This record gives sequence, structure tokens and C-alpha cells, in this order.
Amino acid sequence: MQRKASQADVARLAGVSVTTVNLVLNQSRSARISAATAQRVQAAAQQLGYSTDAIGRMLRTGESRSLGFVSNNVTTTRYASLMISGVLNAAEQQGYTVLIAEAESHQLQRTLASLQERRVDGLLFGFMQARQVDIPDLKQQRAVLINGVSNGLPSLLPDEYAAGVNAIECLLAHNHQRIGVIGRNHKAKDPYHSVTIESRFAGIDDAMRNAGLCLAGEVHGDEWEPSLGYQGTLTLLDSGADITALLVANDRIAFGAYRALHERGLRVADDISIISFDDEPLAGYMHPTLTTLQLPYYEMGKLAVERLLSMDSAPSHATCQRVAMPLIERESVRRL
Amino acid sequence: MQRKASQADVARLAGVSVTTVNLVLNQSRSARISAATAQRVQAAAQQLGYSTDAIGRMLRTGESRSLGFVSNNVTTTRYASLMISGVLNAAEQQGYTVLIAEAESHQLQRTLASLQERRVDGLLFGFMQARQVDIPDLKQQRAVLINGVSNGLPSLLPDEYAAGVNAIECLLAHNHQRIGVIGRNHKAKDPYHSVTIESRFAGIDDAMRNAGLCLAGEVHGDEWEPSLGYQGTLTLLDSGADITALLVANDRIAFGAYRALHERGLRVADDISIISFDDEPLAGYMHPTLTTLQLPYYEMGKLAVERLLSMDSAPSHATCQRVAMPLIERESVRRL
DNA sequence: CTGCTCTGGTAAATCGATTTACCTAAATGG
DNA sequence: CCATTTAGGTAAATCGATTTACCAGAGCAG
Repeated sequence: MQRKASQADVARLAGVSVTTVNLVLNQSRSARISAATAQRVQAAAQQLGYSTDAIGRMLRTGESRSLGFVSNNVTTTRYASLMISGVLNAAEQQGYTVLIAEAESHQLQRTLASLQERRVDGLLFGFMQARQVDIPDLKQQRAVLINGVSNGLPSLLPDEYAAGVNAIECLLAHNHQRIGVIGRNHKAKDPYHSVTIESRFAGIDDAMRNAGLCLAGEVHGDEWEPSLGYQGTLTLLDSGADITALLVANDRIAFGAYRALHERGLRVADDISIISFDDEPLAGYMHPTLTTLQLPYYEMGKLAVERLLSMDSAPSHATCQRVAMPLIERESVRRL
Repeated sequence: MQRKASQADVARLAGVSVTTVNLVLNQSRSARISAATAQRVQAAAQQLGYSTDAIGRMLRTGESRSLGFVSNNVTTTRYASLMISGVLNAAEQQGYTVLIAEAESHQLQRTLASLQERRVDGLLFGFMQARQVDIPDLKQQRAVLINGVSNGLPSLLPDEYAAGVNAIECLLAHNHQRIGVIGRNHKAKDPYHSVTIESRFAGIDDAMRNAGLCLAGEVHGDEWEPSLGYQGTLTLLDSGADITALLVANDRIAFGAYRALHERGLRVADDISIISFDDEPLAGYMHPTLTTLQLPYYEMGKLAVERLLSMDSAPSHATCQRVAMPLIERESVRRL
């Protein structure tokens, strides 16, 4: 791999000084260089296939135009990869490259050191489940948390309160008044487990209260897997609550709920409407397709980059920005 | 953000030359430095919190200890993020950092330039669907393709032939002889669409032939979505083929097949076994859970890094390494 | 003709780490 | 006691781009 051409090479070929080459190529103050010379330099650069070497520039300017994206080992595991997409696209737009690293908490210190050695201009921390985390001292590095909160760092969280309200309002708008809920849990009180779920249920409760209604039935549960949806739905049906709609805490629960309804000879949408949260790929396969409030991973990733790059320098203070969870209307909610 | 300490700072504090600091800190030839001096330097480094600046080193040594991971815009979209995990873990093991970039083909040129400016030591190209792609001239850069093939570049592909054989053998081992297949397609002949699918079906056909059997029924189809599984299964059932097992081309098709069987009052596993390919998260939720041959994204990512870093320099020539697709035995295949 | 301002460029320092080529004093050999 | 090693370090060059300070000649006013 023969060395790439440097400004020195271009200078030699064009018969000018390196300074001149630099001025022309950065055309910032090229006012000071005559058009003829500029031409010559451009031609030489072209001929040698010159492209500016980022390393040399970084060393001199101290800016790397790169961001570090750190996630705990869960993040790159399937669901949240849209977050990476959002980060990547926004970063690219502004001419930044993204260094990506996974780190469980005990390696975090080393991972951060490695990124700082590479002079990243800012750090992004991405998490799977919105919760509180402990981030070690960042030495004044700019940083933004995606889908998590921490001591003194700005962060982005899904607007779960509004999502809760919207879910209920969607059901109300379709004339449902007898609503069952599956998935409220107790861990929700623990910020190290989740900082958002509690407010989601607050939104649900407030929306019901505003409508002058009460929940027609509820099944709690910590493990948000299909089995909870299955068991919970059977429980609700057997309780004689006579519900017309079901609000469940995520798509996997909904998946289990579908099965339970089916076994009881009830049709989703036709007989009982279901609304959910997350919008996993699964939601689009189900039959009927699932109406759900999307976790805005892509959007959060994008906004995080924009926020990070617009921060002056040191993390101001822990402001937390809420990102809307769009309602993805599919087939599982139908007018009564 | 106060500047990090440099070797010069350490040298000043320890009262020695920069050279000495460097020799001590890289302890390679520190044989030439007395223990006492080394001590003093170490202490000074410690006190200043010195850590070697990667940029400076890169400039001097020409090596960045970083790899570029390029994917088309589909890759970071959910399914294949395990590939990133594999890449990240393997790279970290060898002390490499990963620069990640998404690029649709028309931006590819610019993305590559950007990575080369950052002096990546090698390139990885990741694809969603194993197919042939056109990669522009890499200027002697080392590169490996993951889940794709291209002109003259080494690559890693899932071993679909073996997977096809194994799928059939799994069914045979469970005493199934009347097997239906859904999803064979014609695009499979087009390498720009897929370079592996054809060999998967070759494996299936060979395994059947070796067993002296013929397929009991087959439904072709290019769109591998649930609807194909649904329609295809109904078609097979109505054809009177009397099958006991179904081999489908991916998990989404299986999902549709489940629904069709259910509608016809047939139970998956109890009445008809199903085996599939891919192992999406979906496969674990289904009821009964789906037996499937896993696309080894994680493994391919990991192997790609190891391959890349063990390559001398220029891409030797397009050798293609096959990576086993493990059989994930769940509940949908049962002994007849 | 002299002093001044532009015009168009350039030399040299700098960023931080590495590496090569010395250099000095003490120790060793004969 | 003189010639060499050797141990222990150091000065300086280098990587590539940027930036500051400066310079030579042309044009212009008085």
C-alpha cells in the first residue's frame, strides 16, 4: 500500500510551498493566493489524488471530528440498532465519524480511556432500557445519554407519560371504555431498573381519570414476555371484567395476549382491541397487525448527536429531553 | 477541558528527556534505562494521569489500530446487529477500535475516503443478505466481506449447503419422510440477489436424494413474508400431499405457516413439524417455539476481524470461508 | 526619490509520540 | 595506565497539516 500523497508532495509537484498548498486546499483565506497559483495547486492535488490526512490535522487542531458511541453489551443486541442508525446519520450529516464501543460496566473505564486517547469530540451513551446508570468521571468531556439518565449528564428519554396518555386516548377515541391493563410492575419504582415506566402508567392513570373512568381490570407483572400476556389475558377474561380493549406493556406481551384470545375464540380487533408499546418488528407480522406506541430509537439517536454537537463544551447540567413516542396505527384497535 | 498531559509534561516533571519517558512507558527497550529513573518516570506519569495519545502515535507509526466497518443502509436495521457485536468483541480483544459507517452505494466512495483519511488498518463490509456486490477500488487496503462476495476480496458466508442438508437430516432423524418445502425461488439464480440460497436448496435436494426420497410437495415464492407461509401452507394442505413436516425458507414464512395450520385445526409439532432458517428473535416467541438454522451473524463478524487482522496486507485473492449455521433445536420439530 | 501599503507567498513552529544517531562517564581488559 | 566497552541517556528528525510571523516586490502618495 503505497503512501498516500501529502501536502508536501502536492507542493513539490506544483512548485510552491506547503503553506500555499494548505491555503488553497482549505480555500478559507485563499484570497491571498492568485488564481493562477491556486489552479496549479488544484491540478497537482487532483493528479496525485490528494486527500487530506485526518490524523495530521487532528494532531494539529486538536479536533478529531469523531464521536464515541458507547453502549452496554445489550444495546447492540437487536432491538435498539435503530439508535445506531440515527446516530450515524446525524453524525455523518455534520461530517463526524463514529467510533463505536461496547462495554459492560467493569470495562467502562478502559473503554472510555481508549476513546479519549483517540480524542473523540464527544461521547454518546446508549442504553436498551431507559434507566439510571452510573457513569464515571468524564474529565469535562461532552456527553449525552440516550435512553438513560445519570449524575449531571444531559439525556434523552422517550416521552412515556405522553405515550400513556395517547394510548388511552386512542382507545377512548375508538369508543372503548372498559379497558384492561397488563404489565404494571413494581420494579418501575426503582430508577436503576427504569426511569420511564412509572410515568407511562401515570399517563395512563391520568388519562383515565380525566375521562372519568376506571380500569376495568388489571394484571401486574414484571417479566414482560409472551407468557405474561397469555396468562394475564386469561386471568382478565376469567375475572368477568367484560373488557372491550386491552392495553399491554409491550409487544411481546401482546403476542401472548393474541394467543389467549384466540384460544378463547375471541378475535383481536373484532372482539377485543389491543394497544401496546415498543413497535418491535414482531408487531408488523402479527395478525391482525399490532397498533403500538413506538420507542423512538432512531429519533433519539439523531437528536442526541445534534444536542451533543451544539453543546458548548462541558456538560451544562442534567437536562432531560423527552422524545415523542409516535402512535403506529395498525389493525389491532378498532372502533367499538 | 484542560489539555491531557503529554510525554513532554511527564519528562519535565521527572526531570528527564522525552526520549527517556517514551522508552520507559513502552518498556520495550527500557533495559537501557536504570530502574531508579524508570521509577521516577512512572511516578510522574501516574501523577499527571498520563495516557498515550493515539493521534500522535498514529501520525508517527502510520498505524491506527482501528478498523472500518461499512454496511449498506440495511445492515444496522435490526436483524444483523449481532454482526456488529461480533466485530466489536473480536476487535477489542486485539486492541482495535472500530469506526462504523453506513453507506448506500452512491455514497460509498465518499465513506471509504473518509475512513482512509483516518488511516484505518483494514475494512470490513457487512451485508444483510448474502449477495454479490460491487466494491470500488480499495487502493490496496486490506478488506473482508461479511455475508457477501465481491471481485477479488476474501469473504465469509453462511454455510447454506450444509444447513440445507442438516435441516433435512434433522427431519429424517425425527422420522419424517413426507416433507413439504416453501420458499424456493428463482431470484436465487441471480448472484446480485443471493449467492447462498441456491446452495441451500442444493443441500436440501442432495440430502433428500441421498435418503432416496422426494419432496412431498413444494410451493415456490420470492417474497419471504408471513403471507407466503400462510398461503403456501394452505396450498400444500389442499394439494392432498399428506405431508408430516414442513421446511420453510425463513422464520417469517414459518410464522405464516403456523397460522395456516392453526386455522385448519392442525397443531404444529403434534401434527406437523416445522423447520426453518434464520433464527430471528421471533422464533423464540412462537408457540411452539421454532426449530431453525441460525444465520451466524455474530460468528461471522468475529471471524471476519480475525481474518482481516491475520492478513499480511493486500487482499490475497477472493477466498470464501463458510461459517456453520447451527441448528437451534426448539419445539417445532417432533418425532413422528 | 522616499516612505507606505498591498499582493502574493514563504519559512518555521507546533501538535505528541517514536526512532535513529549520537554522547558522556564509568567500568573493564590487558 | 591506555584503549574499549557498556550503561544510561539525550538531541534531533520525522509523520502531515495548520498557523503565525515575516518578506520581497509592486504600486502609490507626497
